[in-house]
Amino acid sequence: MLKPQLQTVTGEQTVRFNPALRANNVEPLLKETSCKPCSILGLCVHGGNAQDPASAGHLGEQMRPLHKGDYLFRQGEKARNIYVIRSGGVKLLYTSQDGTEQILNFYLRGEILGLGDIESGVHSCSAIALETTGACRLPYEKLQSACLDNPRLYDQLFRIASREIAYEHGKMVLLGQKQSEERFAAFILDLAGRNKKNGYSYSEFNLSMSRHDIAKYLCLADETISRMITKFCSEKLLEVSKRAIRICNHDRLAKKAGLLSQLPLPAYMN
Amino acid sequence: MLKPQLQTVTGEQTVRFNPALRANNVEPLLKETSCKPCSILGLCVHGGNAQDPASAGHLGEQMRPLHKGDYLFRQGEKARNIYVIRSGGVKLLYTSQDGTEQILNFYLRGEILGLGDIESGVHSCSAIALETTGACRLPYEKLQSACLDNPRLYDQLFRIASREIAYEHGKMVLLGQKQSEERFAAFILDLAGRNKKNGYSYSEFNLSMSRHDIAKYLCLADETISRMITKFCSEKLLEVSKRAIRICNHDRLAKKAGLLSQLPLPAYMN
DNA sequence: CGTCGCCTTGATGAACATCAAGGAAAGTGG
DNA sequence: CCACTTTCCTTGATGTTCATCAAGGCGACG
Repeated sequence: MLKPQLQTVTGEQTVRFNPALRANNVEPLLKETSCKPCSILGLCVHGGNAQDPASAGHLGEQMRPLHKGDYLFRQGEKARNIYVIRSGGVKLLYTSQDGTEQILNFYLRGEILGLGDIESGVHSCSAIALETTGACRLPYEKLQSACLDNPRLYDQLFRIASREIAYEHGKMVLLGQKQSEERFAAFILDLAGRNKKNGYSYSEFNLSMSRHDIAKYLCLADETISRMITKFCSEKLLEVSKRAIRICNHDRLAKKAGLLSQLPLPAYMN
Repeated sequence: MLKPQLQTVTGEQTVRFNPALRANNVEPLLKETSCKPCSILGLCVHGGNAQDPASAGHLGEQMRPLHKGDYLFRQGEKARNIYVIRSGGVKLLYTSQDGTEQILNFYLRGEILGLGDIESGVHSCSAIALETTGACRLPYEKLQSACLDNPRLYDQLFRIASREIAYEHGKMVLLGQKQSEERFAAFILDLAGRNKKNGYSYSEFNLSMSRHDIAKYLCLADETISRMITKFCSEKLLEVSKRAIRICNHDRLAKKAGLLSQLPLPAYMN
């Protein structure tokens, strides 16, 4: 059995620039000084193009750390910002009147959320910390004025939104066409890919979310997730101990996830 | 029984400016001359702000009419444009390796598609005309350079993307939480709202898509759609004859759709 | 008139939700 | 440190929704 890992996420560590990784991300644009707090993200990563006069100033505002269960924002509140996750992660939760929950997304270290609520001006979901989480708030208004000086920054922003739409499409296919086993397999692979993108292990990591969260994300019952885990373990695809996961057989897992189609489900293929 | 309507869509008709409608759309920005072909959309509707020096030139390119079943673009092709539907409508179809289909969205008169594929540069889905359809192609590259002169145009574009994300979230909740009856009811109401937005009747219109398409959109079987229609008709919620639909009892339909939550599923509430 | 596409209706079956019970770990308060 | 509760997870038994299978109707079109 696998013993739970201590995967401490050091929020302030220097992130080395990785060209291969960069190809999949939007290009960094803001200069190092301009948005130090969110030093992770494509949007405002360190080491941006120095000859680019992106004198955008200090756009972002680093927030005080959130603890597990804290709200980054709440469903129904006014939405004026986008957020960058610097460390930890959040779940995007929609709660309907009758109390049923759906998790629309998880946003982990280096990812951006809140794009979908800018146009309506209201948060349609809550964002809740999965663990201790550092985030950075970027008022859209400030971003706008920064973009007046530097329209290419808007291109960035649009591309991030574009990517999010593609991701949603992939998820829609996953939920619409695939059954529980394939959904869960794809989910694990997605997490693994995102973990790797952050410089961590692809095959071994800790889930930052509960089984319940996974279930609500994949539109399944909690029990179904449990059964999937048991099943995958007995099939030697995974080793799982509490929230620690090891992928034992990537190929068979990918086959289960049905990711062999020539056309990638956008965000599950990195 | 309802007799099928002849709802001819006159693509070139003058669209009167409606402030109430405008509030829900993005603001028009381009001047009348700049993008005449796509005279419908928020993005380039006639009557934009005249003092705005949006000398963007003729961005769009009107395409020759598509007939039912024609492709606007194909899954796997390079994606360099966004498209505006001037009349008619298309379905966005994802086909997986094993041949199963999923319809990710319908885009009707006045709506924009293709945003999600810009960042990856590849069309992850095909867009297929539901009926005779006029569309306008906007090369993203041209849009970009136009935006250099007029960054506010990028704001538009971003807001459209933002809205699309919100719409996807709503759909996700619909598919994840609701069962067949609620899905179908929400779908009908969504169509009704979009029909109204175009200046047509809210309560009486023609479906431009087949039962099969609806089924694939709502992630249900064709037969289930049939049964829903029969059921709703017998409950006096709808009158349906072939593809002609009349909404007889909006309130009860909305109740079935579960749209009473204080927080709107974004695009189903207009 | 026959064929085809599209739709409807009924019968059966499967996947997954729900219900129910219990275990293990972590926090809580004494 | 130990009872106690609570949370999270697992496992088994039953039930429900919807998919699938099968057949036939109806209009369109050649």
